[in-house]
Amino acid sequence: MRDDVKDILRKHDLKATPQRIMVYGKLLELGHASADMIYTQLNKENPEMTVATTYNILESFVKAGIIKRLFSSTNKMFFDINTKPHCHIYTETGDHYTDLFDPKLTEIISDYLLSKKIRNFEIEDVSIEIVAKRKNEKNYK
Amino acid sequence: MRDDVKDILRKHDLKATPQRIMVYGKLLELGHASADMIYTQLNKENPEMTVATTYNILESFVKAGIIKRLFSSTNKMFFDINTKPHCHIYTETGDHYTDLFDPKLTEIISDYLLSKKIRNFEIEDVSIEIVAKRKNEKNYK
DNA sequence: CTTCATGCAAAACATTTGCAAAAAG
DNA sequence: CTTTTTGCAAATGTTTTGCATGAAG
Repeated sequence: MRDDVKDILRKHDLKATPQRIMVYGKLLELGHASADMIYTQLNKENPEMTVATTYNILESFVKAGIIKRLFSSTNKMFFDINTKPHCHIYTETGDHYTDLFDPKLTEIISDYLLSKKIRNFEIEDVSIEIVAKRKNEKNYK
Repeated sequence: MRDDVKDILRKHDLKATPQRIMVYGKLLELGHASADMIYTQLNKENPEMTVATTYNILESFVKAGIIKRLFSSTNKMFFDINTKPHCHIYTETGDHYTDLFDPKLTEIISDYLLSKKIRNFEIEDVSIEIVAKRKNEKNYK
């Protein structure tokens, strides 16, 4: 698994440093996380991990296209290990994303947007965030 | 128009202070803006306008439901004067939103999401951000 | 009057910078 | 070896706090 990560990094012209492997591994573990969360957790496990490095690495990963920067309504940077198109269910508190893989919805939207060219803009990506609140356990069956 | 704003505020149990009227008016003028932009512009026009008050007011407006907090990939707070469902075209730089009122797309998505209840979540709002780059003038007809 | 909003200055966060030292390929 | 990347500490920028003063209803 460590080696798989190394391969992914090298395939994208990123030197496989231990710090990069840690960051990628952590995001693999968490799925979605803020830069801050990633830094805090890694630093606890390995005190030489620094803030600046964490941010550098995340930026380099986004540039390389191996992770995605998320839209958020907080003022923190969030990232997603999954780069394929999918929707998110976003809790009111803004600190948690749940993936919603719904090929049909994704298809409906991309077909529609592609069919309808938007004058003067070239679409690069579409982000769909569903703001929702978790129902309490009693209420669902 | 000043009076219209007063009415909107009072209808939502917000005291119609001059500062609130200014903030609402500015967002009406700009459509979308960051907290920081609103503060900076208002403070230039009226030096007694303060940062804390600007943030307080924006927060109270969101709570009252008369403006919406936007999703963004920068780490700044952005707001939208328009609370009706619509999509945004979001430029790469993240500092500018263009409204895309597309009743059909909005309808497609909300119909789909409503028809398909998501186990365990109650949908409150859906936000669609289309990341795009502006084509240069020469390339569009 | 009473309650709620504002202004101020300081604190708290999150993110970025610049640069020397260290490590990857 | 050469080129990147890391670590550090300080700087930047944005948002939040606490509390006394002032204004709205």
